[in-house]
Amino acid sequence: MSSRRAPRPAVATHNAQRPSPWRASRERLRDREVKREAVIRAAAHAFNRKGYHNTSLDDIAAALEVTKPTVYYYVTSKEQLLFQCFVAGVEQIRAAFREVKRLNVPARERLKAVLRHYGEAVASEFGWCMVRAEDQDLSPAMSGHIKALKSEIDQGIRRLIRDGIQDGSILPCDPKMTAFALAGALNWIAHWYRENQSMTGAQIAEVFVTVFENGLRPRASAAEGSTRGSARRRARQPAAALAR
Amino acid sequence: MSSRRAPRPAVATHNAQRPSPWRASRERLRDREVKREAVIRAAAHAFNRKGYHNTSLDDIAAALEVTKPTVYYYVTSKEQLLFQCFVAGVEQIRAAFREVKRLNVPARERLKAVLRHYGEAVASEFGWCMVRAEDQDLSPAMSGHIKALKSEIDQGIRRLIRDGIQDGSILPCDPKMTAFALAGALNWIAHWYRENQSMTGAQIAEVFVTVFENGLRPRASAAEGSTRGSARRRARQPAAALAR
DNA sequence: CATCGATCATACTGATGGGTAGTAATCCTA
DNA sequence: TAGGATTACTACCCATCAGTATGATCGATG
Repeated sequence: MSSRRAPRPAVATHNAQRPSPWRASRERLRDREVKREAVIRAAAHAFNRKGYHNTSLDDIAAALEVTKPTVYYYVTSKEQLLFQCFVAGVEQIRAAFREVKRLNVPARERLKAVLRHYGEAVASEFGWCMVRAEDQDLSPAMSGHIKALKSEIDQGIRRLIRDGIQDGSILPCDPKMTAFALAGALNWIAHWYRENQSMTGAQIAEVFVTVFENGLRPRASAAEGSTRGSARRRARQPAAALAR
Repeated sequence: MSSRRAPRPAVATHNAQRPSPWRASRERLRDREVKREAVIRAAAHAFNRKGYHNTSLDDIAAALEVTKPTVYYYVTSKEQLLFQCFVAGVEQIRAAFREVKRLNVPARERLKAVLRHYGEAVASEFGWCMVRAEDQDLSPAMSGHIKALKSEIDQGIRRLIRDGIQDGSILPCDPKMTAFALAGALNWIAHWYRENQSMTGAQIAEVFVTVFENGLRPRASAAEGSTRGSARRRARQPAAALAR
């Protein structure tokens, strides 16, 4: 009941995916910024796998094949590390909003584009930090920054929903609650998605967006896409499969 | 940067909502089960507010106006405490599935009923524990139990979706991904919902279910419910509101 | 080659918090 | 009211871990 944390790898095994810039060449590298980013990335990776509280700075240092003071040479605190990971993830979403502003299509299409990027970001390496970083783990100042960024995104989604209702491309609904539902479904991807799974983040986001768009209830208009004509077959019958 | 945890209340202030069974009467109470449940509930409340790792057993004991060894008299470890909270929450959802089995309506209606209860459970006091308890915080044994329970619920939702596609009450879709989307949106409620908010858990679940059912795209059939006739107004126009 | 500044490791501190040993108070029963 | 069982508290142990003091090492530069 004490050794639930995975034994820290003695020399960072199978980490070949992104080799440490330190051990890349035998000598120390000059590039401070490269190394700083490597620290952030290693932290995100570790948080992603073991959670914030179960990751020690020694773990992160070990993954980079350096020691803890070296990590502290590039960041000021563990908290700041988490914050940096968060920002890295959120920035992807903010970029999506900026990009979409230029599109000249109904708001529902713009919303879909944003949600696709959103899903990709959440499935990325920084997804965990974006989504599972809790206010309680951070100082009030950091927490405030994060809340502001999250709120910006939330408000952006709500606005797209409102615009969509305006231009008729989205069914009238409560923008706030609908934004919560959409963002929640996408955020949750970070809880179950692991890399080298069958689907990429983009593919998942695509499927989700389609579900949101169409809804569960079959549509009356038969001339819709290729949804296998004979829906509504056996409707209203007491389902046979229920008994078991 | 050290005192980010809220100062523990000296004598458990404003906890009148559910008074400690210890201090209820001046003498000790006999009822072991009542007190055990009070410990679980206090833990859930604390986890809910401050997170698992930021809650010490001293905190929980203080909330009950007892000391740490007293808490250990009723539970064997902090981990087990989290597990109990989890089970308490999940049981509500399992009950919903059992209840719904008796309904003789299309699968979409049964799914809706389950999701309503699901949303209520997630918005309840145990929502946090159900949803945010991470595998990494638990021993492999506990983690296994929890995964099994979660999987049972997941499979139940997928089955309802499949049944709905069968009986024509649900639009053909990928049951797995759709279940992830629905459960994710509802799970996320635990991240933002706080009690004494304007809406109850049931109301939120109701709104969410409606969104899922209808989808975002306006429906062609105008004879649907009371969705304010003139949707599709201004459709396909480059939205005027876009410029700003 | 001497020196300076940047970079990194060894070895520590201080605090937190899960968990426990031993004991005291209380209750129930006879 | 004696005495065992139950229930609770005081005081402690010890592992973990964020963060740091200090000094070694390396590369560049003159």
